[in-house]
Amino acid sequence: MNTLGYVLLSIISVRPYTGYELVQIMAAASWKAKHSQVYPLLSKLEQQSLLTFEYVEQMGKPNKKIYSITEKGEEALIDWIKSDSPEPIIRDEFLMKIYAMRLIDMNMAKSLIEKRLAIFEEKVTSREATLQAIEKKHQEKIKDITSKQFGRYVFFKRRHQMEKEEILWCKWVLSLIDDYSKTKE
Amino acid sequence: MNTLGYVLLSIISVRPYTGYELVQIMAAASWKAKHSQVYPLLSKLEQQSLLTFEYVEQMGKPNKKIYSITEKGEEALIDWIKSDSPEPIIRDEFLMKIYAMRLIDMNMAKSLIEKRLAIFEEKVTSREATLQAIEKKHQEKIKDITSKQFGRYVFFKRRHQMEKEEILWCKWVLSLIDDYSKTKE
DNA sequence: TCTGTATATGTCGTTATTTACATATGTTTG
DNA sequence: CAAACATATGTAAATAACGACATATACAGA
Repeated sequence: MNTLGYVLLSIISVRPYTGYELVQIMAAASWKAKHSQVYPLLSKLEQQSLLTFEYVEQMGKPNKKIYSITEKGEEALIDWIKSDSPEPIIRDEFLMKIYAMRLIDMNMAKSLIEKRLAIFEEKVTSREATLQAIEKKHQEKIKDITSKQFGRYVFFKRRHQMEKEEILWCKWVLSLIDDYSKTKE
Repeated sequence: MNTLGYVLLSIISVRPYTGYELVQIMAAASWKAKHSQVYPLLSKLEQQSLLTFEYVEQMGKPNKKIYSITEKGEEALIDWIKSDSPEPIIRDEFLMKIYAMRLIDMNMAKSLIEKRLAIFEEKVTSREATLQAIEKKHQEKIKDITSKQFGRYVFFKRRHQMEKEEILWCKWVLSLIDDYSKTKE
């Protein structure tokens, strides 16, 4: 079994989801995976009896498969959780571009950073809505570390924190550019 | 040309490096790539005249190839920098495990988080050493956004910030676990 | 009315990435 | 004194991931 498989088990362990929903959740979690990778993997996990699915026929919408974790799946998941984790891999093209940012002109650089800032400000806004929804709906459960909401809550809290820091960093870099511009005047 | 190729160009644009060094820098940048991917790609970039290399024979150590960026390479790099950046992908297994953390016992969970905390505390320490070295060596240049040090400096500042936040988050989650334990007593 | 978007799942060919194999020498640590 | 680690580059096979193709329905907006 591969890592993505465990990631899927991890999410489904909280509650049943369709492949379509899983793709969206993973995108929100910054662990982006395309549906072309997710659907075949869900099938495979189902064949290995780590997942089961319920086929739901819908009207006006395409039919769907709602996947749930099995006991065997939960056991596999637990073993994975207990195992050593490799260090995170962050593929952030924007930040790598910053590394050689001097090569483009200052106004272009500023506008690229402002764009990044805007993207992350929107992320933070929608993240805060999600977090507040969890806090409202599960106010007691999120303090109960044994509840299904706990892991999800602290996970998205981390993402929220990260996004807020990105905004601060963008503003800091923009201020450095402005300071430099002033010395050149 | 693929993304990794541009990432290599970006780093080499600051100063010439060997493939071996690039693998290490990328690991420090959290954009991990294996040498088996880096070496063939450097060859390819050299064949495309985006890079050149100097073959340096060493005594007591294996010989090495020091790659420098060409004008054509810099032009390609600039085009990439100006292009839209996809959103960052973060493959963080530990955090995904947190999502289903309730499945393991509390002490195990605590020790996993403490381990994460220790790893990031070490990261922060070595990161601070690197940043202080840059600040000392290039004190004036890091405020000059046109200098080669600027991009590298603000890049690693972001990583540093991120790692410090990870530590705070770990401590927060540990405190939530402790609070919960107390209510159970 | 046409276009785009959301819902929903799937396959297939290509590309990216990892793991393992391969080699060579000096230094450090137990 | 042996084993592990650092330096340094490379290839080959296997796996993971992406982009494009494919299908079907409903709804919103231009």
